[in-house]
Amino acid sequence: MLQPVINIAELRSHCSSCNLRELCMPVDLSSMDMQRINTLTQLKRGYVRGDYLYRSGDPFHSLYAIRSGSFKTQVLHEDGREQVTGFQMTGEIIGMDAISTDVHTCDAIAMESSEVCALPFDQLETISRELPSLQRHLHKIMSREIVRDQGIMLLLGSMRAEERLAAFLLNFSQRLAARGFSPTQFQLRMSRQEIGSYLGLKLETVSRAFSHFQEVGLISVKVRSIDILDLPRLQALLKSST
Amino acid sequence: MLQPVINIAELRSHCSSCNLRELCMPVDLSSMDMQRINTLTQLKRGYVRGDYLYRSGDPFHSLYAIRSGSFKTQVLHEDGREQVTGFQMTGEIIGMDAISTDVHTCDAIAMESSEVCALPFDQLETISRELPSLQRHLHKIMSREIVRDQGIMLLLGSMRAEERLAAFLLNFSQRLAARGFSPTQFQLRMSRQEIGSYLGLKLETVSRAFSHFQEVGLISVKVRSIDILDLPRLQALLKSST
DNA sequence: CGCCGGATTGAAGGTACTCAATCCGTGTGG
DNA sequence: CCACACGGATTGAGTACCTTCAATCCGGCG
Repeated sequence: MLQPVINIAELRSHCSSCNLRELCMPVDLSSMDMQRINTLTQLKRGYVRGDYLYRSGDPFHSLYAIRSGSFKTQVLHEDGREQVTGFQMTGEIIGMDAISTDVHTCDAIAMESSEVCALPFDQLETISRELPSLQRHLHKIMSREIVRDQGIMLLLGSMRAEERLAAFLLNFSQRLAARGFSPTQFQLRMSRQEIGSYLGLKLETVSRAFSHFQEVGLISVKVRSIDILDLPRLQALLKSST
Repeated sequence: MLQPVINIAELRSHCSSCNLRELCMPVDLSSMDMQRINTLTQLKRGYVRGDYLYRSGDPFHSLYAIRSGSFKTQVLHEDGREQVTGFQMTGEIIGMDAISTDVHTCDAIAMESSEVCALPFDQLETISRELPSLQRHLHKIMSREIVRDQGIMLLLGSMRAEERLAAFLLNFSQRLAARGFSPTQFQLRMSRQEIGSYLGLKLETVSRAFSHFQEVGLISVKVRSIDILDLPRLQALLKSST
């Protein structure tokens, strides 16, 4: 389960799929610096759908860079309600919620077979004290998470069901495109229930919205296979409150 | 409008109302270190209700520690819809959304007469490279913002109107108590419309929920004056989905 | 005094939820 | 190989909750 280190050349040349995409890609670091960051990471493989990367209440040691696969994060309410707060894919970093209290405040669960790189946070801090560009980038990553959350708040607070689903699909499309995949044809890794939890809707509502999008020719849906047929019109759905 | 610096002794002895409460309070810093942080801050006074501290699109230079008064932050949608993402009070730090792109992604607007301390972010980074405890604390502040946002996502995604309002009131109560004010009697600084935007509800719904809480003896409301009469029962509202 | 904006209250309507039946794809066992 | 069971997805009907629209109230200010 625990294996060390990643090849530097791979890191550089295959950034779009590498474990440190989000952490290192936009930063101008020397090879030696890369090596340092590299040696602190620990590859963890073998996560399958449903496995927990961490649970709410677990002590905090590391951030995790997703090297392959994808995860969801969810927060739990006392009465058992749960809210999916995000779907993270390859190259993204999770676990930043835990920095504030040294305890994880949400669950991270694998959506499919996945691998992650653990980044011990105190070592990350130590190195970033010596590398201003890494320091700044770490701050940017955390800030990006804040901005992302604000976008979801906007979605949950002021959009109707179909607008939420359109926003969800477009967000996915965009992130896949950034990774070199098709922005119009993709497989969803999550159930209607999970999408619903993320969007603040019931699974039936999500299903109906999918069906309706298909009826009007916006997308083609076959359960978890999505084909966006009319991207501009889907985008237009978001910009006009009708 | 621009005035430098804050008295150190005041910083130490009046932490609960000082400008750097959130930044410095839990950190163990020497007087000299405090002085350094101190000298980089710039006091800005004279904000009145409705004044913008920054706008979406403004270039990013500084975080802001609220020294007195309070602000709201809101994100805007293309079609004009707006979502209030938070109400910040004395001692809290805002502006972290802008780190990710060096541009502010939301508006910050004064809710009442207010003063802030600008904390130039690049200088903050410089100092925090030399002071690990400050560095860690800066990270904790950003992480806390992430956790806060996740809590709001839970609220917006899975709570009913009255539960949302109860959560809002209890959150206020708690933050006021932490500042030495009464946790049961306080003045709201925001309109029903603003509360509604924050909670993902229409102003009429907020008003009705207030009225209903009053009818059943949970609180006493006189427009913006709130008196929580039955704190335990208000808390219970949140823990059971009924 | 009368206006103004914010707050309250009422009635009607719509969106999303609940409950329930059915469908469909996958995997299992006869 | 097919029948069946299972979980997830779809679809329908009825309902609840919140919104919308509109009237009224209230406090502050010119």
